Formats: sequence, C-alpha cells, structure tokens
Amino acid sequence: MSKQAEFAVILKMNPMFADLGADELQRISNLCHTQHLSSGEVLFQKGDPGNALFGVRRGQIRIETGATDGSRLTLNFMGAGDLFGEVAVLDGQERTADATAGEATELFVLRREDFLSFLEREPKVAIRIIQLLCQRIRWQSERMEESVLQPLPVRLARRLCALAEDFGSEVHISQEQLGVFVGAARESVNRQLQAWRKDNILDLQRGRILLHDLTKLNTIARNE
Amino acid sequence: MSKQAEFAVILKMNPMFADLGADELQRISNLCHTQHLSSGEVLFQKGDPGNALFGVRRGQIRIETGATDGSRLTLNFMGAGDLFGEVAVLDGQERTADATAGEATELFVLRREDFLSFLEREPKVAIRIIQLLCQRIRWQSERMEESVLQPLPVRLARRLCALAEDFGSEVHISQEQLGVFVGAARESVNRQLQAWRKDNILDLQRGRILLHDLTKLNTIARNE
DNA sequence: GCGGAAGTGTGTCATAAGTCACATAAGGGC
DNA sequence: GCCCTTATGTGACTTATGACACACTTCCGC
Repeated sequence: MSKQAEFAVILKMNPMFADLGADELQRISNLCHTQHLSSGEVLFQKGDPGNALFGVRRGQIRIETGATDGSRLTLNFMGAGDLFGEVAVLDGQERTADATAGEATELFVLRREDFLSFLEREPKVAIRIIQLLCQRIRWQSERMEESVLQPLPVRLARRLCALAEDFGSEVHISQEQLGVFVGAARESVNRQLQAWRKDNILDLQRGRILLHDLTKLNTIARNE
Repeated sequence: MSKQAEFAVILKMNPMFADLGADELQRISNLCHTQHLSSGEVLFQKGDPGNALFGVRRGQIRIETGATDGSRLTLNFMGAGDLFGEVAVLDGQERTADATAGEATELFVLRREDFLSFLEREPKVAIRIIQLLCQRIRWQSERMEESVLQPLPVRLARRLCALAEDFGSEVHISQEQLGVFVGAARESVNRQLQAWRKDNILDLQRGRILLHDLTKLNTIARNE
C-alpha cells in the first residue's frame, strides 16, 4: 500500500474526516509528507504555532504538559493510527501542550499551508469541513454537560474503556495520571480501582492496570 | 440605517462574525430577510431542521425545552441584538430545543441555503469561518475543563454576570431555572443567593434578582 | 545491597452540595 | 376577599470527594 493510501486510511478512521468521500480523502492524502523522530525527540512545544496535522504511522507520541511545579504530566498517548492536531491545522493557533516521541516514531504530516490552499481550491470540501466542525461543537457541548456532572466511577470507567481501545486490556498508566485525566484526586482513583479489583473487574500493578472485564466496565460507563 | 446595515451590526457583535471584514459582513447581510412573530408564536421546535440563523431585531425569544415530566424549562432568553442558530445555519442539524416568541418580535433571518451558496462562491470566507469554528472549539474545551470544576458560587456568579450583560441589573429569572443553568439544585442556588443578599451584593424578589454590586460578583466569578 | 524516589494503599477528617421535608409568601383567577 | 398554584426560604441529614498523613512497596542507580 502506498504511503498516501495508508494516510487516507488513518484519516478515514478519524470522525473529523470519516464522512468525506474516497475521492476527497485521496486528494488530501496526496498533500502529506512523512517525518521521522527518534525516541525522546520533541515534535512541538507549548506555544509553537500549530502548523500541521499529524498521523502516527508507527511508534508513539506523548502529549504532555509541564506542570507549574516542574513535574511533567502526560495528558495523552497517541499510538499507530492516531491523528492529532486536526484543529491546529485549520486555525494555526498555538499548541497548548508539548509533544514528544516515546519511542522511534514515523509520522504523516499534513502541513497547514497545503491544506488551506487545497480548501480554497475546493470550497465544497471546505463546507464539508465546516459541517464536521459543527458536529464536533455539538458533540462537545453535549459531552460537556453530560460528562463532567457524572460521578467519579462513571468518568473513570469511561476513561479506562477509551484507553482500552488504544492499548488493549493492559493499560500502562499511573494512577496519578489517571486522576488528572478524569479530574479527580489520586486517592479517590485508587479507592475506586481497589473496589473494582475486589469485584474482579481489573487487576492492579505498579504503573499499569489489567482490565479483565471490559463488559462490566462498559456498563458502569453507560451509567444506566 | 438600512435593514441590512442593522443586521451587519448584530453580526459584528457576535464573536463568530466579529473578525470578518466590513466588506464580507455587508455581503452576508445582503442575504438576510426579516420575519415577524406575535407573542407566544412558535419559531421552531425541537427536531426541526436547523435551516436558518436568527438575529433579534426587537422583542424576545425564549429557548426552552419540554422536560420529561411535562413542565417547561427556559434555557435561555434572546433579546434585541442577540444572535442564535449560528451552528445550525452551518450544519443543518436538528434543533435541540424549542424557540417561542415571549412578546411581539421581529427577527433577521439568514437562510442556510443562501449562506452556504455564498460560502461556496467565497472560499476565503469559508476558511475564515472554519477558523472561527476552531476558535470556538478551543474556547469550549477550555471552558469545559475549567468551568464545570468550579465550585457553585463561581458558576453562579458567572451566570449572573452573563445575564446582567443581556438584561442589566434586574434579571428576571426563577431560582429553579437558574439552578438548571448552572447545574445545581434549586435549594443550593437559594442558599448562595441568600448569602449574597446578606452581603448586599444583590436583592431577591419573586421571579427576579436585583444585582446591586456587579463588581463583587465579577470578582467572585474570576475566582482569584 | 543501599538509599532514595516514585508509585501505591488506607485511615481520618472536613466540606460542598444533593435530597427530603416543610413552612412561608406572593400572585392570579373567581 | 379567598383559594390555589407557584416560588421561595430553611433546617436536618446523607453522600461523594478532596485534603492530609503516613505506611509500604518497587524500581533504579551507584
């Protein structure tokens, strides 16, 4: 499969591009480049202009933020097939976090200038993008109301399910970071995880969580 | 001032159109129509296709939702100069709430089909709109994290300040509805308002709140 | 293998906010 | 005026979660 075709597949998996036609996807894919990073190399830092969209071809990128106390907290992991910077490529605003390669990584790069001039030549695609952004705005505001008002177990279950999508049943994350993800204290996260461990829903090890029963976790996440 | 010029002024006041040039605003304004509603008349209902953007020229529109128990809760009031349906006009999705005229009302109407074909002819404006939507997405996600994690007094103060922008220092709203706005129980809202009344920040009457000290309220809203 | 750092487990306490249960008050229609 | 509905005020209780404190464990470098 050509590099471009591979990138098209990744785009297609992202909700933001999923509804575009094969034809349009292919023309966007033709704009892409690739970039290699060695482990630990910095892709961008907070404050850099957001001048591209990235797709992970292989390897891993960590999205992290330098906390005020000097410690670093990982906000997200992007693995093979993940796309990030969809918004930045469109509006060029500053990056709001740092991105570093967690291992040797190869990225697809779609540069802002290339994408914008493409949109200018293809107003129909631009309108399509507008509609997708609108969907995202709606989706966000639904989630906003819904999600944060949920009790901690629900938020935690949702996050774990989401992580399971990316990493399978063995999620490599500290309870501290999990707390940051769901907006809760580390101790509260720990207590909830302990409760689930007693119910054989999962198992705990230093720095990782083994998910045994995704089904139950999903039920909790739905909060029915 | 011509009808179109008046509409342009309203558009300009909305963050979504504020950064467009005078020239572009004027061309958009030229697409507008007007519509008259008598008091109590229904503008649209939940589930209707979102086929237009509206600006209130005079009068008042209530955005409300039929709760499952049959009672109606007002989610928002739109007064003269307010714009609503910015997202619907772009993506045409279903309305998520009902809109009714609270009094005799005259509206500016920008129809979806007119706006989209305008964007198709003017890809530069479309790209501009894309960037504005992106800003909104960023703004939303910042607020999402920030706002809902704030304690109730902060959320309440913010909402009251926002209402004061629209209605001046006499806000006509029930404590019940205020509770819905900030995602809190009516009783909690009442207790906080009572506390502020004791501090002479505001005064309470049946169905309305008199804001005496917006400055203090703003300080609380900033949560410093 | 020692020592420190980082991650984890748990008890105790404080607090914000929801829930329930009333009492009271203010308009509105007759 | 008189009732009825709706809005408001408040006390008592419960619960979820954060905050602090501290023990214990695992890993890693020297």
